Amino acid sequence: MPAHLVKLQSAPDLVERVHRALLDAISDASLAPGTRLRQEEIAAQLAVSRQPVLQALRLLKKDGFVLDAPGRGLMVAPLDVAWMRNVYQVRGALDSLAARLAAARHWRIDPRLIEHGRKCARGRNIKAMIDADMAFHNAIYAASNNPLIELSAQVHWNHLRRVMGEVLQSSRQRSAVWDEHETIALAIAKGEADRAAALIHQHSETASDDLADRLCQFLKSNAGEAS
Amino acid sequence: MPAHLVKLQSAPDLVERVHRALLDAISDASLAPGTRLRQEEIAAQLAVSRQPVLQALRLLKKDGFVLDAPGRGLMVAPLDVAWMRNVYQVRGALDSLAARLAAARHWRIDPRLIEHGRKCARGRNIKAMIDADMAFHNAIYAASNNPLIELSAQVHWNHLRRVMGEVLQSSRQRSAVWDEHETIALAIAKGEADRAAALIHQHSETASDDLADRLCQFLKSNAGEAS
DNA sequence: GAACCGACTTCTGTATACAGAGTACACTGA
DNA sequence: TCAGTGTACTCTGTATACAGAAGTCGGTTC
Repeated sequence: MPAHLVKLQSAPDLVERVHRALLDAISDASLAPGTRLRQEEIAAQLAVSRQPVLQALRLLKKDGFVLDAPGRGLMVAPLDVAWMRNVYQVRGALDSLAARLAAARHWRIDPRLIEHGRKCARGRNIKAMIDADMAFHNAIYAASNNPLIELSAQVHWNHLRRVMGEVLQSSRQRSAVWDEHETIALAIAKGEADRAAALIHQHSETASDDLADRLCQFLKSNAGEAS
Repeated sequence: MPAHLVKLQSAPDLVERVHRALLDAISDASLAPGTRLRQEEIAAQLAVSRQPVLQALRLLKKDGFVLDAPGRGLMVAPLDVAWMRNVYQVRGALDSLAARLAAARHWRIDPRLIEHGRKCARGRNIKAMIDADMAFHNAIYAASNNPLIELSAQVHWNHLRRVMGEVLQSSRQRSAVWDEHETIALAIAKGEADRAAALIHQHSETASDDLADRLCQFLKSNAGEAS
């Protein structure tokens, strides 16, 4: 009788939800870098006990989103150019690998992703732009048939999301990005593994340099006004 | 006055220690794959309460060392060829990146690592062999000047350590491995980034194929005797 | 007036207590 | 004998309680 009952994925527990809530807040900067985090405060805001908060914070700490504050407790990790470059390097390596594997399978990335990305690039919604960007890259990870890549990359993307959200206030010529994306997708579909890997690597480096510049300026101007 | 007082790293808390203990036990297979994990049992063995155990297990789960058991609770993740290949792919990408960066700095890997590795390869101590192997690769990560690489790779190494420990009972010609290591170190020192990256990538693929074969056989023979 | 010492406050980490979910087993009826 | 149902038990996740560490502030002394 039970034809196709979708197995209901176990409801995410409180730790999961707190983790998600905090990660979102940190990623979109509604929890500003440097903010001191008190368990009790967070627990009260989310209407849970300190226990799940404690665990969620530990997970975030493991991924580098929160750091030990000098004095006591934890703080939201400040934005840091060197760290950002490190993240980009690793993500670039993962992207190259994923592109290579996807190309080996001649995977055809859904062209609607690119279409949608272009549309977002023309708009003014920063979050939508970032989401479209992530969606494209996630499609490559999925195409690689190695779930571990997506898992690792997801963490890195959240780090980058923070920087992007803070810095990409002025929408520069994002359409260039989507030209690159299209070229990459084409190379993958054609099975040109080396070329796809090289392209996406280049793509990542360009983005890294660009973002690093902007972040530098952002931090500098912020340091000025903070004094 | 305080010339060079080493910063005393904050004493690891219980969660940290439990995490370490479990990870070690899983990695060296004293906790066999498939073993069901009960919080209370672990807590009793380590003479702590369930709380730190709970948190440690969550961390392990995040890294894929333990899985949700079908019925209830958690179990040590079983060894799995596909998973192992995925891990190797990602680690290979990280190794290539690290080698490339290290080469850009013309880093000279401590030759004693290789020397020591060769000595271990001649011996019969599997654990020492694996440790020497890890030490060499860790040196490259450190030479890359990107701490994120080492951080990610560490997790992968623990996965591989499990497989190696289970499978490398017969010490095959491990000296070949150290010839490769030596070549890689040389390329890095000479600053040949592309070559170093290619070499270590090849090195990783060879190891992956070899280990996958052995794991396959191991699992097959084990399935036989388990029936 | 400045520096040092001590008590108070605050916050974290660990232990214990509690409630809910899910399984296993036994009992009943066909 | 087997299927089905109900109950009891086990184990997890969450809340609360407790103890210790570390910072802050005020008082005292030089």
